[in-house]
Amino acid sequence: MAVRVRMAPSPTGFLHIGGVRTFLFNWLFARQQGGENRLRIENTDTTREVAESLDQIKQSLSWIGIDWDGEPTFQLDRMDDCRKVAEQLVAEGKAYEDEGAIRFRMPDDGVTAWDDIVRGRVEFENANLADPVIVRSDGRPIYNFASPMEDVWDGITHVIRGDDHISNTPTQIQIIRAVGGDLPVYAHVPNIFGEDGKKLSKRHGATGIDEFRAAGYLPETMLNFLALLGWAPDGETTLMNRDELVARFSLERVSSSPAQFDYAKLDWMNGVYLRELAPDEYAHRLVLWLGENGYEWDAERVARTAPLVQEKIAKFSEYPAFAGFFFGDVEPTAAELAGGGEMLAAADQALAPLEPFDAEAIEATLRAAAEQLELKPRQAFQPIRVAVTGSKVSPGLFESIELLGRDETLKRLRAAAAAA
RNA sequence: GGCGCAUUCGUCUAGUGGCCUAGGACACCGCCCUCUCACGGCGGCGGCACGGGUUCGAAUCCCGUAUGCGCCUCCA
Repeated sequence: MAVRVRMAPSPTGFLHIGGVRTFLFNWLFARQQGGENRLRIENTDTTREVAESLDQIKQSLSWIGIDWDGEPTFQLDRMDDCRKVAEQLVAEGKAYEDEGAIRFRMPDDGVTAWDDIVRGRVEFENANLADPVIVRSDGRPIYNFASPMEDVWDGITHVIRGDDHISNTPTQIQIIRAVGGDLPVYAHVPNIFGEDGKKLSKRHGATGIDEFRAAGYLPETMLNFLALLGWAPDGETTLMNRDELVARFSLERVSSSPAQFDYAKLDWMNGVYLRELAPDEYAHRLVLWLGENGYEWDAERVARTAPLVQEKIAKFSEYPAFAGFFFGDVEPTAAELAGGGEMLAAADQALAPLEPFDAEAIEATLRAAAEQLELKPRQAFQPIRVAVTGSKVSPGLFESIELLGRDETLKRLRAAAAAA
């Protein structure tokens, strides 16, 4: 039987990183098995806004590279079908009315068990399981009823979901049995925790997939990083692209214990992917990111600075602070310039007549000037860096000066000399 | 409280009874490279939660304890 799985986000629009990781496992499994990956919006609560959040969800999933087969379906659309099944169950004595609601009759003894791909055998004593409400007194079915019914109707073969659903599973299994449906294979994947071992939440930093996008992480980074949270192909490999991930993924190797989200490792990995990009592709993505995040800087100029920063920043959000001096005035403080007056003047003199005004010539003449003042390179160049870039940390000095141009460089040098 | 699940370096993990003197990666520390930062290179620190078993032999199997997490809604 062909594999068919489903991703079931809550219709809030906000895609939590933990949820995305679960969807990713669904997607990887489906793609590797040559199966189908469906998108299903599970909402039985009519008060939530669904339509616009669906667009948001689709966009977020697309960004990271997770796709789905067919049109998304809505739990809401099958409420009538659920009600009919519930009535049938009542007629068969498998469910009963209780104060206007309908409860499903769970077995009183024995165990409900399944072989979970991630957990192994899981068993629940039926005696401990209460009869769940499946249809509210206002006629709306409950998630715990609608979800397994949809799995049956959609022919879902593997239910891959968060482990917070483990305790729902025996109930859902009994419901599926009661309606004569085929049981899917279950795989309950663990949660993702924050760096304090608690559930990942706002105070840990970014938690929504869109926030990572806004912070300047690449989708290929997120894909790779998320896949490695709770799964590893072996003990060595950490860098894998989309195709490798699909080729090597296996549910059997998903860990059953929760993983903590390590932002430092994410930064490292993003740096790796950033550096791997071809220079023009890097420039292109940087320009797009800046545009998306409200920086109206000249695209061509941004593109020319790109090679100077590609090896130096781990995510695009560092760019404005790191390279903003190319796009606006700088205001170095006297303290930062301390003791550099002599070298600033020498640099001014050396650069004013320099031809050609390129990085190589700039470096040569500034080194000569430093030597004359008997300054070590580091001592000589720091005040110039501060004067020109407004910071003690910057892209390569000589390349930056070339790009900035003679006029602007001299202007900044003189302003700094006056302030020093 | 009941039920369920989990527990290997700080973090992500490899490990499925002898290949383990527990391997890799991130982080951290040191050195090298160097105009700052970063990259890169080299080296280092660091772990099987605890206690009992089983076995010639256990990170690996069993039991207990501890800790953490999830669920216990006419939420999803």
